[in-house]
Amino acid sequence: MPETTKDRIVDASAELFQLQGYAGTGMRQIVARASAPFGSIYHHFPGGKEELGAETIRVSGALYLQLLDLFLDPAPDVVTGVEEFFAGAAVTLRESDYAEGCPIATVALEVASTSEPLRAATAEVFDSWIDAAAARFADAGLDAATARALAIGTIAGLEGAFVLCRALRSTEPMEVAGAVAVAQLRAALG
Amino acid sequence: MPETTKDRIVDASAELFQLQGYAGTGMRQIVARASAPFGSIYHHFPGGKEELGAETIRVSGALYLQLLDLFLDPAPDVVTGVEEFFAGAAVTLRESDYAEGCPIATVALEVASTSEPLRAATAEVFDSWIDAAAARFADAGLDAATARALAIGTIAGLEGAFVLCRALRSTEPMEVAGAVAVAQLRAALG
DNA sequence: GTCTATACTTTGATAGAC
DNA sequence: GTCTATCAAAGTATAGAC
Repeated sequence: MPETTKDRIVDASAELFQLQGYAGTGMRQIVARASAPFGSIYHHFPGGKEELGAETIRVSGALYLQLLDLFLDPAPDVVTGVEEFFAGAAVTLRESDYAEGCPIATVALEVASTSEPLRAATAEVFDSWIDAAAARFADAGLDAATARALAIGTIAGLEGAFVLCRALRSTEPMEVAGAVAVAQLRAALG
Repeated sequence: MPETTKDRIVDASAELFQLQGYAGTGMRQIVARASAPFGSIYHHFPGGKEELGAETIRVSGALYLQLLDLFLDPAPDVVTGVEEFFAGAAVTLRESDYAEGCPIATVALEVASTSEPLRAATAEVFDSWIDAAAARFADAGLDAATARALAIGTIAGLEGAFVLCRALRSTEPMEVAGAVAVAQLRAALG
């Protein structure tokens, strides 16, 4: 299945939103990076920038969710899997010169009080991440409430570490947040 | 000392940046909220939006740093102080209808890869918070390295919780992050 | 249906009247 | 020195040629 023009537009949006945020990215810039004519963006997204933004948030969120399986499936246990997820985030930050962090967080903060449809899209994504992580922790033997709290704490630590790492241009916060998440998980597993 | 026009401009910028981000806030909107004529913004900030942004980041960061003293000075011990800081953040989120989170994080993510002067300003702010929190933890008896790691972990948890709370319109992540920070601190204090 | 050209608004920034 | 009027560029969105 070849990549369609619509796919290229969403991919370009995802990359630019991550680097510059939603408000800081223009429609012209998006089609230029997607090698698409300007009009096609409104052909595929009649709702304009907001519709494209919502679609981009959902696609980026689903892609990032797949990373969870990518790290946790081959891991010998859930603790090791979480440990390697944070280590992988640190590698990505360093290799991208601190450009690639969370694909959702920047837009989430920008739109939380400015666009209800976009805020709802970011909420759906975060909910899906929380549910997926909580399911993994429940599979490891934790009760539902503990699993959910651990999932939220782990994702909060990850998100906050992305903020600090990109601002400080250092992976130290990601290493600390990973250690905290692992310690909390170990303690809960007894 | 009466509030000057320059102060009002910085205050208005801080409020708008928190709600809409840096790119999403216009110079016209800032002077309108500050009840100042348009020209005065370039009189006080010849460097334009970037200079105003840097000043706003520094002032907002210093103000938020004062909150640390406000919560930790009257607390009977550092654990209780941290606990109440997170509880206060949850109250602020709820009372502001999830509009008031971290005054720096939105801009920090936006500018991390787009403006080196602004990124450096956000880094200075986060460094000052880390140093202040680490000093508090060291005063409580921890060695420097442990105190620093706890400070970074606590601030990362706080920042990530702000992201999740504003997106989900729930204070649950802040409550979880507060419990994690308190647990880590208690464990380190022995 | 794809794409170009353009409409209209708003942006950051400046010049110059007072 | 304070403020108004305006600039050139970039913003989103649309109309219509092909």
